[in-house]
Amino acid sequence: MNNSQLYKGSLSLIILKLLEENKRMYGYEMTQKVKEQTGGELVINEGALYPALHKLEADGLLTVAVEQVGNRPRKYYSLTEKGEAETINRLEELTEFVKHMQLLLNPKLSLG
Amino acid sequence: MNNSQLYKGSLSLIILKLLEENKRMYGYEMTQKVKEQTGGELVINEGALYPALHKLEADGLLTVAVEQVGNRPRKYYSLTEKGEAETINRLEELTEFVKHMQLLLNPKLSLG
DNA sequence: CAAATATACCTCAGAAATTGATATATCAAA
DNA sequence: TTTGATATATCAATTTCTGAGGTATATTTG
Repeated sequence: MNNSQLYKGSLSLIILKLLEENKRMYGYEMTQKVKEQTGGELVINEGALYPALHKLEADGLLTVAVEQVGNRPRKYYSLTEKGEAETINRLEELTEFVKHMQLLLNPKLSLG
Repeated sequence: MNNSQLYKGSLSLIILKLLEENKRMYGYEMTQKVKEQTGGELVINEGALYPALHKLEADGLLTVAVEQVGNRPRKYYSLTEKGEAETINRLEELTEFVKHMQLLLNPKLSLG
């Protein structure tokens, strides 16, 4: 994530949301998907991604299944039930937050 | 700020924006203003506020004027020119970021 | 075929920001 | 007179990210 000081803490939500839509993804795939979907403007740093994945797993929001692809192992992550519920909660939290920011910064932010 | 993991890093922008609108404010006033403008839903933690104010000051974005009110000193903060420019930049950055989050999380976020 | 690039995982030191606790002190109102 | 609001501030611990580095396989291209 190259967007400096602000916006910290949104990475885990991005991961959760990606998995909500795609069911099964591996880390590298996530970095590429985000790059692609934002026209290369949002780049996930792997030094942030892997620790975040491990934390989400430790928190019981993700499960991992290792698969051998060709000669190398690949770790597919999926949401647990807890993870699905948490994703919904965090999206609501974000919506709330945007609403609050809108109240404070008025001009440009609104809900669709 | 009690709104958990996400949304870190937005505090300094909130401060800048408050000062853009109000010219002169002191710390405690900011916490009350934010509480008021968000119906009590966004609460600025003073343990975050004061370090943030000091950092913005150290970065040359704010100036301070101490005034004696009754028996106690009060610190009024204002934007410097640099601070005004920075406020505009950071608001643009936020707009960009919301745009990117919108691309990733699709459903509920949009620009006004 | 060799070299470069892409894929794919990972860790770690240091930086930055926040939480939650704690401290101090004034002042108004019950 | 003591509670609660006003007003400032610091600090340890925690979380999170950046930027760098490390390992290894697979594919493309000159």
